[in-house]
Amino acid sequence: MTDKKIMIIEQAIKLFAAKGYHSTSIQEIADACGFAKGTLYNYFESKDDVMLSVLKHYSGMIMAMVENIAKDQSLTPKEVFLKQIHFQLDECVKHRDFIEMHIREYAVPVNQEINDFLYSIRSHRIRWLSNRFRDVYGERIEPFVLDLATMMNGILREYLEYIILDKKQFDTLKLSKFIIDRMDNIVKALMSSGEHFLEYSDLEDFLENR
Amino acid sequence: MTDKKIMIIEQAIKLFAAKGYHSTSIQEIADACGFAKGTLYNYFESKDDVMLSVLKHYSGMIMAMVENIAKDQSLTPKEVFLKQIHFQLDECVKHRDFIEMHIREYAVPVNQEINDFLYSIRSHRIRWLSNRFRDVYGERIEPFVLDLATMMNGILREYLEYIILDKKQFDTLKLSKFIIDRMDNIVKALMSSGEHFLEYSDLEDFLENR
Amino acid sequence: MTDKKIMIIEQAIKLFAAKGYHSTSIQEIADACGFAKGTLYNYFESKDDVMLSVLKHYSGMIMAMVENIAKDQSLTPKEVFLKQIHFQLDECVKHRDFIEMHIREYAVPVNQEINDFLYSIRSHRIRWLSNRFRDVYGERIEPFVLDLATMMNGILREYLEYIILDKKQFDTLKLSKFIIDRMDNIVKALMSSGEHFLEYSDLEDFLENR
Amino acid sequence: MTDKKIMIIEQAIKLFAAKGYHSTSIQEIADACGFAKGTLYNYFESKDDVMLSVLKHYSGMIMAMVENIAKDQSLTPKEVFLKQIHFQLDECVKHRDFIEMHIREYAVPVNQEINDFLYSIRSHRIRWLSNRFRDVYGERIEPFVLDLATMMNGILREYLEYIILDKKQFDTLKLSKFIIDRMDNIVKALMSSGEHFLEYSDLEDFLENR
DNA sequence: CATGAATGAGAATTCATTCAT
DNA sequence: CATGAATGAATTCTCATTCAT
Repeated sequence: MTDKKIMIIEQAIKLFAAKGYHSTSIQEIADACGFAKGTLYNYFESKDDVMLSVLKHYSGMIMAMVENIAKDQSLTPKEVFLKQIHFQLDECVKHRDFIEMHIREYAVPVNQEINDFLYSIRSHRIRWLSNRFRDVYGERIEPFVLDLATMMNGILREYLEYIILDKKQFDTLKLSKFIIDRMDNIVKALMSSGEHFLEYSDLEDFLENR
Repeated sequence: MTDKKIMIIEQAIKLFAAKGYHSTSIQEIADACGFAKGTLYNYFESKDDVMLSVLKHYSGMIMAMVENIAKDQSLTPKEVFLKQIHFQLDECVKHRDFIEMHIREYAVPVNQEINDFLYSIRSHRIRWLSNRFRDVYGERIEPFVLDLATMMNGILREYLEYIILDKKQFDTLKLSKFIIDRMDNIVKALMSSGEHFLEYSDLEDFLENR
Repeated sequence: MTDKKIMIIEQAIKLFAAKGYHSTSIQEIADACGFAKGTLYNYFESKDDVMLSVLKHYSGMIMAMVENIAKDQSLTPKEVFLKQIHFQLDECVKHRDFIEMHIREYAVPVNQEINDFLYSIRSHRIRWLSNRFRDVYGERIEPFVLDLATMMNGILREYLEYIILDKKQFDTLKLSKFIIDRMDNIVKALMSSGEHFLEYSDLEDFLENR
Repeated sequence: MTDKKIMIIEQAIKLFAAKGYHSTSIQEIADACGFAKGTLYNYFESKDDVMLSVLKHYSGMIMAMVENIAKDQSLTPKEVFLKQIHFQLDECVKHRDFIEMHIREYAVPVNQEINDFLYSIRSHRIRWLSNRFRDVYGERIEPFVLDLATMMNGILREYLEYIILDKKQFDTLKLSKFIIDRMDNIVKALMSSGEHFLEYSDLEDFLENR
């Protein structure tokens, strides 16, 4: 990927985050990059393509970073989990623009390809969280894994909105711990009651996806 | 409010839900209603005004219905809470379009008035959930109320997305119970540890907002 | 002419004067009159028709008033002339709206009928001024009459613009005297030199007109 | 200023002159230029901007030309004045469209910036004529200068209307001489009587205006 | 590769006019 | 006569995309 392509993606994200996709014009992106509108079309096929590339670039970047931590040695699975969540929150703060854009444009239908990609991110995230729970709690957690991943995802998003939309400055390590502890409360209770809500069959198509 | 106004709001919501605000034209709304473009302007000042009216209409409707349940007699606070959450989920399913639109356009900047209104809905919701926790658990819950409301809101949203975006058909009563029980797990744990994350000062400006 | 018709004309003139013909909507005229838009169409065929009626109403009114003074007795022709000009200036101030509209919309093409009418007013005015010069100075003035009427008309319009557009408050009697004296200066000089510029043939078509 | 911009101004002026500002659409201007509507917006921000540019272009052009004559040598002030008036009348005939538009749209409210500019043209013109009288007649003329400029402006406008609106073909040199002689008649009379109508205080705000 | 002028398909909005009640 | 909802043509303006230089 050329420098120019990256530059476009980075400027586009800022503008999409600040004003929303539809209210940002190609001209503005080009201006922000400091070159002509036509140039942009040498690197991207269309405005939609810019959006898609933005999504792929950032989610790819964040996913890759998260994977790397997992490879860390000597830590217990729970310590790894904590570190990953903490790291993710920090990354979200660091790439506030991307997350803000993500919140703003979440599921705003642009075109099918973008929709599919957003869908796959959501799905990937639930699968990733499920795997973390498996790592930490082992096989016994299996029946509860979908509910746990779902709840944790919702909780994380909700706190993130304070950070991103309301510009709150939180201690992300403390927050990560707090959330993981709450999940632990739930895990304990679920294991003793055996209760769960989501069935694999419910999310079959959702999780299989890409 | 005239029949026509309501018709416009109902057609608009469907289209906003399906295609997003910016991708829906006034012409399409008018076509869906079966009358001319100009007619729409006899009832609404602008496209933004349609959007704002949609938001006010539905959120007003849902809020009003929820309040009515509270007035129910002879139920324990926890039963009331359950009934309200159950009812809300059902309403969300019934007004799937509105919620879908809400998810899609959440925080997409349209104009200041609309943004302010969306903000006030979010704020109202956290305050409402906080009050429910107070009703159910009494004064001792106070220090944990903001975290509880925040987490529960996130969890509800996440399950709702399955229902709305992925068209899952869930047993909403069972889901309500499941979620309230999970919150109960957390409440117990928090009370014994005394731990909490959010401080009132963190959300001061957010909650004060009308 | 019914009361309603006159009311419409009077309200229309105010709005045309303040905002111009094109920037005034039928709705605004109806609002100013205090009745519904449709009602207006029971009295006038179209917006253009309102404009035309406004022109006819006021110019008819002013012309009629001026003629009446002429019938006054015992005054020398020059005294009559002075009185008429003075009266006209006062009327213009009194019907400031009409004159302002006239200045604003002067020759703005709306439709052929209106254009023709504006043309006939202009023509009528030059003929009327010519006749006044004939009254005052007798036959010898004939060769200079068109130039005198033209110049005097221009001078009057120019001072009127200060009064109307710039809201100057002038002593209209003093101004009338001043202008008539200036014309007198010119008459004296023209008579002694015999010089003139306009020929009847120049304005033939213009003056014949209605 | 690019060729295209000038082309647009020239076509716009023709249409504004023929049909008036409000009755001329952007589409028509673009058609007259032979290119697409959108192209026009690459050169002008809005329709109002076209109008303002038309005014600035022509009045700037005419003012500049007039100033150049003043710089001529060896002529008496009165000869210079005559030449300037003659030249102006000729220019007006040459740019008949501009003058016609000017007459038509004179004081029709479009937007504040345009109104201010029209006002400043009017003011500039009275000041310019005042200065010519000062040049020709010297200090003694001072008390009469505002009345002279006002009257002469009115007279010029009135004859110009014959030329422009009624398409009369006049000998502009002869007309200029005739008018200047008439002003001379008035000057003589005013100087001997000492009479005048306008005071500086009357037009203070009008003349100060840029 | 870079440019930016040209395009033209929409978009929102206005408003004179009609007409059923 | 009075009403005002309905109409839809017309208008201004935007902007993604193309393409000749």
